Amino acid sequence: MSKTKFELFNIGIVERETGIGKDTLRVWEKRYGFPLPIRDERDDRFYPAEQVEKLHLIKRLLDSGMRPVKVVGLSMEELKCLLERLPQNQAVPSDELLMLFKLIKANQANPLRLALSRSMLQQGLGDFLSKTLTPLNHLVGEAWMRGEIRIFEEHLYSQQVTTVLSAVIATLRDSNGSPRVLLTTLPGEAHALGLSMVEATLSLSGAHCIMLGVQTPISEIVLAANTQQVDLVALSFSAAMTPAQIKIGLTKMRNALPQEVAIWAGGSGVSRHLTEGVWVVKSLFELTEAVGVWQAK
Amino acid sequence: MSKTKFELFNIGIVERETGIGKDTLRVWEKRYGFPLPIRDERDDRFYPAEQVEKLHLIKRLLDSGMRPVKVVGLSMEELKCLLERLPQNQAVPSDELLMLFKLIKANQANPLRLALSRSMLQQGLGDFLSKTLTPLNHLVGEAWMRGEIRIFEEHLYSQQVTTVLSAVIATLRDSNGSPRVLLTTLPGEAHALGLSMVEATLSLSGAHCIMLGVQTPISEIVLAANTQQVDLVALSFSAAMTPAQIKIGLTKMRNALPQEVAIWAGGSGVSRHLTEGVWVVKSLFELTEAVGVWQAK
DNA sequence: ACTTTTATTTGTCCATGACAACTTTGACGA
DNA sequence: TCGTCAAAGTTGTCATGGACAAATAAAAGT
Repeated sequence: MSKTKFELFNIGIVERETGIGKDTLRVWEKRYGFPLPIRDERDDRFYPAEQVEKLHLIKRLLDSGMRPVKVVGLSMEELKCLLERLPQNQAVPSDELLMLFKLIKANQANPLRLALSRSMLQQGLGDFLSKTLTPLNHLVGEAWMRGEIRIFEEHLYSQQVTTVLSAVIATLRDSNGSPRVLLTTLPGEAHALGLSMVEATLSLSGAHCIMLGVQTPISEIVLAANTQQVDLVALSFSAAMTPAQIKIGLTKMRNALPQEVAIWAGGSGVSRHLTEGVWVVKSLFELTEAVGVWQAK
Repeated sequence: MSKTKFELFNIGIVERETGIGKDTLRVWEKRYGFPLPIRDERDDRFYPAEQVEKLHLIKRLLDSGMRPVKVVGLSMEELKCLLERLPQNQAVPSDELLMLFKLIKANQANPLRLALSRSMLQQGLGDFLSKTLTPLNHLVGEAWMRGEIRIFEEHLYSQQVTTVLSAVIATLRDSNGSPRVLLTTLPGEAHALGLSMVEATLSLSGAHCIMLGVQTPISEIVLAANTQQVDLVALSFSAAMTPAQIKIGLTKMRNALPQEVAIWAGGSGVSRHLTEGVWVVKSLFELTEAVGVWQAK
């Protein structure tokens, strides 16, 4: 039984699967000759699974700074070659990090969760977050960029970290804490892991966290900030959103929120950008310090 | 200081905020004369906040079965009038459900979480899931449709349920359980609550759950199913995805997975649709029964 | 070597048109 | 009055081709 006829994806599904917009897919086809889907009788595009797979690789290279003209249209071999040559983090990971990383690559979900918990209890939560989890995230992110880790392995990893963190956050919850912080991401940003790490850090510092989950519309964040009487709104951005989108979102947030509510933005996507009235948090350590300053005054 | 200039959204942001595609927004404008955004000097559409708000109401009406020609283009008053007339659930909610519902409407996150935990421990997990959480979800869903509950309130509610459930799931985790189940949603389906409820139900029945979180590409689900040696894949669908999208996704999944791996699909979005080789789970009770049957053989 | 100007790249937007899938309406006979 | 089936209308999504601002790279000037 041939399975090829089932491995065709129309442009809408490809957009959802790869995160590359329909317009972009069509314009790439015209400019670079890839992807070049087959057409049905109505001239609709149908992408074979191989091309979708290749689009995933291309997306990774673009996310790590390459330009479309250099990567769209290359062969599978050339793409893989490029992925392997991506700039590596110089710092040599500790033995513990390597051990955790191996568990991730081996898809050992339960041993991984145990190891994470053990690591957290040995180091304490603060050090675990900044000295283990943050570098491990980088390691995973880079490996993912190079194609050494599959999406589902990354999902599996996120899930175990989330499980471990949510257990510890539950024990730290303090409804009388200060400052009162609303945590969420803007529409389009689905990455929840960074948010959980921020919640853990803030909770550890004695803040009162109100977690809204991911993808809250801007107007709703404003409403929530009002009814929950928060002192600040914490937003997390991964590399999934473009700098332009982030900037627009932050500007809208700043203008929609009352002046006395602060906005703290963090995550890899927000690295060097700055918007008037929005404080960019560069690390969890900075975050802890800032909470201390806030509480002192 | 006028704030109007900051309350303009371009078509891309409106698509992300409302979940209504760009093509659809443009074609509505032509056909029904709404939304009618202002244009900048380059003829790009910019939607005022009021129109985005109205689009949210319209989306709700469409999701509850209305047709665009009847709702797109109505005035704010007419929309609200329609929302209030939506078919109510006939069953009278119990006092306990009403109490929980009031806490949700009052944005009392902590009291809500406590009440949920108490309810769970009093009833037992199974009854809590099917007799409290499921009807409460319906109540919240309907109230949301009628506009009585804001998006952020729904987020707040989801978050508390997730917190309560993840704590109990952690205590039930059994890596030797059977069947081995992979849990996730397809790309485009971001609702995680149903998935958590399924995980809780399966865990309670003694299954071994491997949670992948939401939005896993089809090819990755297949890979994960192979490496984790699962017996079945459980997929959850909310009303957010259209029946057509669900059908395509399920067909692709069925053809991509080996025959011996079963597919169980559940959630409000999947109600009466059926695909060859995919079992549609209609309730958590049915789910428990099915696991029992599986374990018996 | 550093700044400024020019050229190229790139994603997103626009208009218009088409059509399959779905829903409603209307005609017809039992 | 009711169910059935065909015709008519509705709706989301896809297509083409063109445009342009923002971002990036290349070139020129100091």
